Amino acid sequence: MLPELKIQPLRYVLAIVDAGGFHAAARQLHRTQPAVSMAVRELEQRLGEPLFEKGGKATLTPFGAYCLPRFRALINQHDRLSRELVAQVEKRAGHLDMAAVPSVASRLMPRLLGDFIARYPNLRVSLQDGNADFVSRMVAGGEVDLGFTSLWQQDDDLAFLPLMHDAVGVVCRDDHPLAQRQALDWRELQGHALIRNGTSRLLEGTEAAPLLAQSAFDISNMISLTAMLVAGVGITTLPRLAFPEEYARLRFIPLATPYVERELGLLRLRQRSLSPAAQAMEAFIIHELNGEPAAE
Amino acid sequence: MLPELKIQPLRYVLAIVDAGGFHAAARQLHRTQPAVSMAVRELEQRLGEPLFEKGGKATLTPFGAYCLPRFRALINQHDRLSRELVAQVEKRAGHLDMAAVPSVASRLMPRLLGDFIARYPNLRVSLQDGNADFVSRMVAGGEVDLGFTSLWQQDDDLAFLPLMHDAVGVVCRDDHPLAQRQALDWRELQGHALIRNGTSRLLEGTEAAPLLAQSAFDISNMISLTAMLVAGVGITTLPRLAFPEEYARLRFIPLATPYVERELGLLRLRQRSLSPAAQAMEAFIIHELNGEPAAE
DNA sequence: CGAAACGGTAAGAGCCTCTTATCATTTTAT
DNA sequence: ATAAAATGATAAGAGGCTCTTACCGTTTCG
Repeated sequence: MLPELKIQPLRYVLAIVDAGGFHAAARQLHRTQPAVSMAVRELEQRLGEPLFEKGGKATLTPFGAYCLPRFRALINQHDRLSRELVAQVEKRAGHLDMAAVPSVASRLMPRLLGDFIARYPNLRVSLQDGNADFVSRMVAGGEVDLGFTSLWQQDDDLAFLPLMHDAVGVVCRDDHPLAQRQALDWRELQGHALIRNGTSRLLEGTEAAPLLAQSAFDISNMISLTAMLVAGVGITTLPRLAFPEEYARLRFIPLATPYVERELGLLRLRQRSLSPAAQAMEAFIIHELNGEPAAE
Repeated sequence: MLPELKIQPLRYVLAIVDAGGFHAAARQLHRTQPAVSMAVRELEQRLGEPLFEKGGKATLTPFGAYCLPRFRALINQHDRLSRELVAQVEKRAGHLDMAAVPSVASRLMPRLLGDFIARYPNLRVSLQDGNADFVSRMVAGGEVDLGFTSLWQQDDDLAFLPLMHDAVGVVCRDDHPLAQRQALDWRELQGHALIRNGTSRLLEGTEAAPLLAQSAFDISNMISLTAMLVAGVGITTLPRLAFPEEYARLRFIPLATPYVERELGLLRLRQRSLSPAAQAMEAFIIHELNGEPAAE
């Protein structure tokens, strides 16, 4: 019914007009003159109306003149689109959404993001933080491209790529009896006021589990937690990375027995592939955290 | 450098998405499924990024989802353009500019234009009138597509297509001594006050030429001329078509000796071809004025 | 568990587009 | 004025692109 216009012959027409002839156009198009002539003739037949006058000269017919700006508009939109898509693929444009647990967001992401945008200056990154459950829900719901979190629970739709280990330790104020120790056994914590937090569940299923039962508080907010630690209300357990180093009076003592660690890594939807920008981020993070990706 | 996107594969992508699968899309496109698969794969390779997820299902990748509306936009512009150009060619859209001498404009064009727009309801026509010199200058300058005029002077750039003959006669008031005659010899006009007008030059080169010398007035404006004729100031010569029939007191008597006529016809640029709308008008006028075109 | 539907792959036919070679006509230069 | 150069058109053939037919492996659904 309606004719299918190919981009290339339209380009030929433009070239003929602005080069002022079929030969000149062919030269600038890296084609031979018959190729140009034939393509134009084919286009004219398809439209049912000549674009160029017959008499030897490369002059537009009125119909050709009418077509010219419209051809140019279509070609421009084509080229704009083509350029835009290539930019996306080559990571020179685009955006990605991430989510990370607070410790990662505050301790790892600043440097990573800084280096990332230095490498890909035109990519836009949006980062949200929340607990591991929040992160995995954001990933599972497709609201973010990537999550940087600890493994929360198995989910067949999610792929978790472990990148680093983060050992749990005890956090207390510098005047606490345990503050000067280099390592601790969980039994030494018995009798001390223990404040639970969101990461305390890491102790579940370990020999230190009984500690959880004895704790009087459960504080999920990090600001509140540190305030209570600084106030000397009690001690808590935290993974190393979650330990707020900027508080001078707080100490981190590794828990030697049992040795408990969380695994931090990248979380993504197993089914859906990543946008080019998200691919760049994934590869960048894997590379930066010195690593071949662990077996998935 | 930048990849050349062909319209067809983009259409395939759209069809796959809204038909919900490769097979269904192939059916609706009147293609086989491998054709669709291969075209999509080719497009993906050209872009350097998959559009559909690999796992059996016809699901868009994030990149594919990004592309989809843009593909649709490009296709829409293509189809809009294609439709528009076809409409032009098929005379369902477009416009044309004409010029005609006043007699043609007022006596022939009203009916012609009426019938023309009945036949081509969506074409826009603009008509200007002026003397033969004006008309030929408009045509020669490309300011109008067609002129309807009498042959003014030969011009190699202009093509004149004769369509009708218009015999010259004498115009006088109904109480003039010659008013009841059926035909006249030029010699009978001698001694009568003759008013020249723009068409009087038709007598030049004929045996009636001496009449021109004896005329006291030269009135080019038709309104003024008729006013003077009605006032009985004198008589004039006019081609039949230029005779203002709406003036009850004026009479037209054919000039039998010499028989003088002007040739009315279509004037156009010989080099430039006509726009589709102008082609329609030319063909329409030729057809309406009952004729095979006389030899050009 | 078999049948149907899904998408992918391989081989070949046919068409489309390009190149080479040639021509007729017009323009330019001597 | 005539030779030389440049213009666009045309014909034949090579090569590439895009289809179709035929087939495979996997998943989905009675």
